Amino acid sequence: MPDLIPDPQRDVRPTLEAVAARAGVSRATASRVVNGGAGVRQPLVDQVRKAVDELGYIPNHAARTLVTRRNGAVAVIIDEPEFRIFSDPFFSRQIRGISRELNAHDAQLVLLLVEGSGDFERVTRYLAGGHVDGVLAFSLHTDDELPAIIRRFRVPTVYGGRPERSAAEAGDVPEVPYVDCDNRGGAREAVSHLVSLGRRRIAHIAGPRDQTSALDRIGGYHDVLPGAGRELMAEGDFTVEGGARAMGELLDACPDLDAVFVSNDMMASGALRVLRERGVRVPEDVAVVGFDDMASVAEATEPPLTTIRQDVEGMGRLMVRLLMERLNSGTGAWPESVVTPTRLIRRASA
Amino acid sequence: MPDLIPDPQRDVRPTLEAVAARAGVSRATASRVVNGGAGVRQPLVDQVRKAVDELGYIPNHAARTLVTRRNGAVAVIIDEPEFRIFSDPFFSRQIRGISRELNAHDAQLVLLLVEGSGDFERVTRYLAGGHVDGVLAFSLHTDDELPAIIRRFRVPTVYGGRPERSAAEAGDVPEVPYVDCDNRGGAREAVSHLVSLGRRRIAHIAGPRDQTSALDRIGGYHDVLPGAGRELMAEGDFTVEGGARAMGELLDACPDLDAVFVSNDMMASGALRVLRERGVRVPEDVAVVGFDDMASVAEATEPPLTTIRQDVEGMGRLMVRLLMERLNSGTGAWPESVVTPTRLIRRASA
DNA sequence: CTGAAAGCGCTAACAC
DNA sequence: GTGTTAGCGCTTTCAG
Repeated sequence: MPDLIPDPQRDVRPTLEAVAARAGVSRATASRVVNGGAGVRQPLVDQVRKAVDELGYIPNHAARTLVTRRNGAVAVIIDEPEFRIFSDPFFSRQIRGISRELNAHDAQLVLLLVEGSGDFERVTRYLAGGHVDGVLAFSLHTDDELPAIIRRFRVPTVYGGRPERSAAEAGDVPEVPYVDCDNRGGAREAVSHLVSLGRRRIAHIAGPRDQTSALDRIGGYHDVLPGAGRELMAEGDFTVEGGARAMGELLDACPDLDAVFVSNDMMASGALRVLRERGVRVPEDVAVVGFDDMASVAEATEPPLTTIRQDVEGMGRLMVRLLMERLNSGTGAWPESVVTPTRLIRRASA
Repeated sequence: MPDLIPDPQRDVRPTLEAVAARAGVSRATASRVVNGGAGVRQPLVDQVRKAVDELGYIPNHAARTLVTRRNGAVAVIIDEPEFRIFSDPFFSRQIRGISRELNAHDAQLVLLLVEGSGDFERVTRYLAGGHVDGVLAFSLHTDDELPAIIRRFRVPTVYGGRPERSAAEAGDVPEVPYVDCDNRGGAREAVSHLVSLGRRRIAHIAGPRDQTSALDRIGGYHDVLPGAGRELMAEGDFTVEGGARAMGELLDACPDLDAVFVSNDMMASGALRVLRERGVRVPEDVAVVGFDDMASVAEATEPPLTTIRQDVEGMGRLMVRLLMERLNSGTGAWPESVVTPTRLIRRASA
């Protein structure tokens, strides 16, 4: 006879009650042991542990959450137009770091991908439902509704990347901490390197102006080259194609440029293609420096790309640590934001 | 006075009880309405709906799970050595599709990244804990422990990519359904295209033999070219570098080759680089066809890559649909596996 | 069709 | 230290 009982395994799972009975203690004691065993005499601890093993007991998460109001889960929210998430290894790495650190804290990663405005309602409902203990949010654009939602529901949050500080946020609400790399410093490093190479006409291909990373990198460029003319600046959208287009514009506007600092590696890869197509030698005629050091991109370009490395995975881990700090500090005090250092990686392009 | 009350918002969330009271009905009726309202008279339905709105009621997931034993969550398990997940846009796209479809089903995506053997214990505990209703698993290698775990705990599962059917699985256990693209057919299409171009010495750069996709693509290559010699075959690891290395070997082993079918776009990109370095013209001297059609790679290569497109996002959605089918069929019957079609995308490389 | 009541499995006061 | 006892918020028989 085939089993008509649905999911037999599932119904057979032992409860704390069973563990307690087997160990000859009360449910309360069993619970204490399962949760660390503080304040329970050693012999009893051992008995309970044994019973747990023998029964293969696994705590029921839902029951625990119901009473503790802790979910043991963190939401990672990524709001990004398709074209970037589809093609940028950046997210994979960041998430890898987050996943690792979350595992270390025994917390689950709930992935929330936001695409259109319609999605915000769903996310709002989810956060409002208190299904997660905290939130890690990425790629905030100036016009995002997310920060407002997060503030409204007071969900403990850490941002990935410095968020645009909106007017609404300027009030009495405590600032949400973020983790970001030193975009401005990294950009300075890149441009200084180009200067030290003797380059005089150094252009910049910037990223979209609604992202603070792009803005900060522009800032670094201007820190080193305060007098750079407008004709030396073009804007891309962080994609390969965008970089190619921007490079074309730049070449048309000032044919005498001898270096380009590109705001990310993807765009740099597009820029290199255009330079090659136009017969411009890299680095002889034009030196190129990127940003990110995405190995899959920077090492694969022709020539390999000199770029600014940021520790994306480390930043992911850091985000989790900050969040956990906040969650575990009974006070609800916010930890400080963290800016991680960058580093110039020399390859052949500059 | 600063609020010492932790998370005030969270403690203020209205319960079903409150909704019922406000609507002047019992908790049971309120529950029925919240869950669809079947078998409740219209006026009462309206009253309850109104109360829900006014109070901003959101069901407590944990409480619901506790009694229904349904989590409304699905785990996505990815077991992959770092080097691939770090650099392959493939996963981002697959996950995007899954996320979309999961949203449509009001289910959450719990991401489980598995790295070493040590991680399996954690994953096992998680699955055994019944924290998710089902599992979507990827990148199964022949030696993975995951299939065994999944079988042991009878977690409803759908695989991404045809799994290697191990001996242990050959028993009475029902086969786990999978979603995969027509790797073999796609490979045939690629090679046939090369043949139709008049190429006579067509080589193949294969992927790692512990992945069925690589195996199936080799199969397709041999379907069209049953007599192809061993010297025409090299193996890479699906990375850019691996593709470059394999291309080098191939060129050394048979300098007269006039075409290469490469098992994925990343490797093809590496192969193209080596061809360029050695002064071999593409497609004049050697025509190249890839597999995957990852836009960020295939469109960025020099020359742009002719390749086989697979609908990665669609496959992700399909996986969710199959899983939901299984979850909602009271019978526990397994749906059939699905193989999706591929398509040749012509660019400049062949 | 609706309400009363019995838990789901666990933790946390509160007694002993 | 350890056990007893209330629930956490919800669904679901079972009466009416």
